[in-house]
Amino acid sequence: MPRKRNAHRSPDMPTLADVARLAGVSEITASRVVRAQGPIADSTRARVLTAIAELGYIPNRAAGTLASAGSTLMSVLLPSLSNIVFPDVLRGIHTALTETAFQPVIGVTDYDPLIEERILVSFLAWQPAAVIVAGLHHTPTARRHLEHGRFRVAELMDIDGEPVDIAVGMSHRQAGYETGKHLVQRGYRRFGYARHNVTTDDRASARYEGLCSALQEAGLSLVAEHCYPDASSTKAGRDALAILLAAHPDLDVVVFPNDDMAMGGIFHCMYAGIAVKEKLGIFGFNGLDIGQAMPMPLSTILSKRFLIGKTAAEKLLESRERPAEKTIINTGFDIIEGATA
Amino acid sequence: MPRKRNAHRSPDMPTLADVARLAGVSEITASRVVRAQGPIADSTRARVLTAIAELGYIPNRAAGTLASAGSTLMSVLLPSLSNIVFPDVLRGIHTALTETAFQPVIGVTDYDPLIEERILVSFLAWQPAAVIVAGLHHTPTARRHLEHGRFRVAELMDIDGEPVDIAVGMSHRQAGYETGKHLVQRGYRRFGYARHNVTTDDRASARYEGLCSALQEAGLSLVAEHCYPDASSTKAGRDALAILLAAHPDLDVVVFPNDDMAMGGIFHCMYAGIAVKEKLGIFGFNGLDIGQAMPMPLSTILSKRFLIGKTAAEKLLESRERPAEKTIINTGFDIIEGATA
DNA sequence: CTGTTAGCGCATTCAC
DNA sequence: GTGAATGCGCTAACAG
Repeated sequence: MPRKRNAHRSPDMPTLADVARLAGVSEITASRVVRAQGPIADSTRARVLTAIAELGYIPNRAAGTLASAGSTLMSVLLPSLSNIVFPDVLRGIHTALTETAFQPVIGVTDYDPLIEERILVSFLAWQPAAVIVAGLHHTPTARRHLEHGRFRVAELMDIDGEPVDIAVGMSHRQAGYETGKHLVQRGYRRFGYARHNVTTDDRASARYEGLCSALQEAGLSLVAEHCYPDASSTKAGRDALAILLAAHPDLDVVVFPNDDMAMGGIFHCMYAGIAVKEKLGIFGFNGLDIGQAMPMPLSTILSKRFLIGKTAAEKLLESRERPAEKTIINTGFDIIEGATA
Repeated sequence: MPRKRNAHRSPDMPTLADVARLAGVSEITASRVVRAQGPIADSTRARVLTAIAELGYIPNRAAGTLASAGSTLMSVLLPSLSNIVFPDVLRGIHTALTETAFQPVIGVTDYDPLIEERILVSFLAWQPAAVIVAGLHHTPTARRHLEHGRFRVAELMDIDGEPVDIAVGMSHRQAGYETGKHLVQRGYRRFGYARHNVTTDDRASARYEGLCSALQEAGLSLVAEHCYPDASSTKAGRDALAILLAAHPDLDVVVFPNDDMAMGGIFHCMYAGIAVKEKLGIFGFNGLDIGQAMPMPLSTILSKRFLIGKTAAEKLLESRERPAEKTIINTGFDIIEGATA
């Protein structure tokens, strides 16, 4: 005696077969209606749609994926969510995916390539249509998977390197360089730099290098730097600036790896009665709203996070097949003059 | 002649069958090794593991889900990612899920119950093991799905209501109430309130009501309120306060629906030369780091976003079956005295 | 501890 | 425009 169908699952989840039976058509016809694919007579479509509504049918994507060897998932691997930059990128991705059948699946790597690799593999188990990762630097294994998979790949934020498929972002090296040039031009000479401890944030490192090379071209170099022994935060910036100034009271400008820390720097100046800009220039990176809402808007660089996410997702949707040649999209950046440097 | 296996897919993706063949065992044995389930001889396990490594085998979760009627996905539906609150919740969820087989799938509802319903349905198509949503208020359809599905459900942030399965959060009504009591006790009498335009942010509304009822108990009421016609932001807070004060220069305290806007209020005071606290109290909500890093730390309420996310995910993992009785977990909140009220 | 059998729910292929 | 047959890759249920 054959075991009962659906023996080990809930009996009340209607399947395509139920829909087909109720509508008096074959499964494949019902399937075509669900997917809005292939020629269907209007009357047939109507009957199937009615049956779907009546049963409250929800298609089983696992079955669909298995049968068609391709899912509607887009894997998104981001270094962090605490840093508002990445939620912004995500919003961009979401915006591009609204009204499409695709759904993002998010993973957080904590800036650790090994974690990235681990999450990537677990995501690939879902046969994603596309994978979005941050940066161009991955473990060899991860890179191999990205190169050989049957899915599109977008590498975000950074364009200083060779992408697997598509890269969307800006040159962080250039941003650092332009920061240096801009500040030198404004008369600053004694530079300080306050970093934080995320050693694998390649973008911050690239900006740092760009800054140094701009200084070098001007016959200058960093007078002092301090590495805050913890993750980036406003408090980190505040404390780091206090320490920097204690050792080097003669600095005339301090560059921060991001706006959060730069805000902390400004808070220290407020606290210590230091005239920002006249006595000490403060420069950030990202162009967050909060910095621009201050009485003296933060001098910084506007990175286009939302645009990066949106552009990447849109590009990925253009074709399921990986094109022969790689694409690099430079979303650029803007210097925000502000009032703090 | 039978069609070639894998006719319509890439030929080079190894399957369990390949692993089993290479290891000289049956598919089910290989499957047991992959899932670390059931008794397996060490030597067998080793052979299978070797085969897996050699082939670079990645299990197909779509097939696994289909065969076992249950996925390892956890659907997470959040109102927004711009509001740092929700990334914090997500981090908590991620933390609880690390080292488990579960993966979060994120959707963003924009505070719109209809969008929530739409995304929920599309997520249910993946047979998630659990669903996390924000708040206790959903469309009737969404609520029906949540109630009748074969998955666990956690409703986050808010506990003022009847959950489907688990609720984790705090009473926002009470938070508003305590805010009012606290400020009255500190001598404030002429209250202003600066809201923003997200009408469906039930939590903010609940806090507003709690505040009003505390004032009423003290024989007071809001002197003025202003609704900023745009989404919440620091700039919104700054502008809203300017408008409020222009019409009501005699306010002695202004409550904001969140810290971002409260920071804007402080920036307006700095700009306009208003002595914060002595001349005008400023009170926020959330307890963001940046507010506490200011020279005068923001007076606010600490909501425990990370804890909410972490607790919810942990609870959901405790059992796959929905228990008979509903659970409500109150993570509470702390009043941060700060220096701005 | 290991294997055999029988599907999970859907989409592809080809025929009509 | 519609349908029948077939199998995607994996796992539940039992038997040994």
